[in-house]
Amino acid sequence: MNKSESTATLASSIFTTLREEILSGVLRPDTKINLRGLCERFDVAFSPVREALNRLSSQNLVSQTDRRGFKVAPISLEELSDITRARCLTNEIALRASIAEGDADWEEEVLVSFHRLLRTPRDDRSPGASEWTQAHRRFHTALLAACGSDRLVAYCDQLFDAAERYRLIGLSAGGNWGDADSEHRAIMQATVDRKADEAVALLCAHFEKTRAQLRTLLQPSARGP
Amino acid sequence: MNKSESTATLASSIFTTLREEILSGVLRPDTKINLRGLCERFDVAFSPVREALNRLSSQNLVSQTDRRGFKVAPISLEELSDITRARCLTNEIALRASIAEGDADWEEEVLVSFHRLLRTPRDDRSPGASEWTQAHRRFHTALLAACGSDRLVAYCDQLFDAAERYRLIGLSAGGNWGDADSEHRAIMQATVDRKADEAVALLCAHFEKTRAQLRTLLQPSARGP
DNA sequence: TGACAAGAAATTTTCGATAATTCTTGCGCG
DNA sequence: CGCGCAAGAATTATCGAAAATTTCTTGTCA
Repeated sequence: MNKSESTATLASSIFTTLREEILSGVLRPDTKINLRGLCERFDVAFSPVREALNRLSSQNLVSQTDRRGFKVAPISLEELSDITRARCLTNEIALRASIAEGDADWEEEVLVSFHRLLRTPRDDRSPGASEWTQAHRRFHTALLAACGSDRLVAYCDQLFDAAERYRLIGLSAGGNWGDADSEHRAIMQATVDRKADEAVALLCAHFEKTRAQLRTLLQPSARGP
Repeated sequence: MNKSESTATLASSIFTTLREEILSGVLRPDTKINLRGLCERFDVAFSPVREALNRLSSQNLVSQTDRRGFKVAPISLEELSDITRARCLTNEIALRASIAEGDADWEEEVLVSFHRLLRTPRDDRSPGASEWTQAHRRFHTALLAACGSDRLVAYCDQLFDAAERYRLIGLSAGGNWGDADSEHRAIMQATVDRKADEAVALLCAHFEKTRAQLRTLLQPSARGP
């Protein structure tokens, strides 16, 4: 909420706002986006809105078709399965590489980010940008940080976002998310113990959980009015 | 060259043009991009150019800083190493998954795309969009197509582009690229024979080659005037 | 009834100009 | 001689309207 206001450009702050609203489901999936509507809402001209939407489409949060405008990216069980699969595959290999090559600094950051995550209260009122989500992201990033490719870590981060969107949608539909803490602890422990197979199995199970939770909710192919 | 002109939007066709120029090195890395210059060159206003640049920045081909404009993404040995590493890791896991789960259709496409690649002449005059690059991309995509996540395949495709940029730059600097054909054949053969370890090793070696070629060229940290 | 075309309305894309910000240059001062 | 600073130049971000295109509506004809 800091740089959205001060030196940032209008397009940037609109981007941030819209991003949170899409992630948290305030903007319903598969909904057409009305340029004029957004312009009036933010009280700006087309340019900055357009720019923000362009950036969002690069993160697959909105889809764009030439001369036919933008729409909020749809959700589906198929896509969630695809995302989950991609997460399992990429996180597996990145985690293995990290465990194999990570040094003391890496291990320390894993520990630190885990404890931060424990201490962060789970405030899901402003979902998209909650403290907890931030801490959650940091933990998952820390696990992979020593894999040897910043690009790969960045990609896993993108997948985290994609999954987070589903998680938040499930949450607002009344899903319960048990105690992620103990799962995170187990993952953390196996990782610093350098038990690669175990850590990978736990991590993938952690990802699968989101998918399982949303399975029933998304079954009828998710049609909103 | 087809849809760049007809139904596409101005922004889209400028995007395509600029993309090719960046990939092929016509637009020098780490160069500041002058909005007005581009506007005059394409004879359009700011909006479409800005939009094109926004889309390019989502592919990491240009970098953007608020109120400070755009510049062509720099190149460096470090980044190439990062990309190569990411490619090896992601392609390894995706190829293993494909080999484990691919069906007859997948196998067929691997074969077909390989033969197309053989038959395509290596015309590097219009580098960014050459037939050969297209065929090359298709082959590498086919290898991974059965991994179970379209998203992951799409990401590998992005990495392909990132690496292609370096390849083309190396090419224009007088690099020679031996016979990739025989490498591709070996990869193809090992893949359809379902020899995962061998296929992965060959594929990673294939990626490493680009990096090795450019090592010397990029050593002095690539400063252009 | 249903397909289809013409025109109207709404929307997206692009334009040209303005406001806001950053970069540059040159001057004075320590 | 170098450093900070202010005025001017250059550049980016945003605006509001015009042009181009798609979508919706309605009326006609088989």
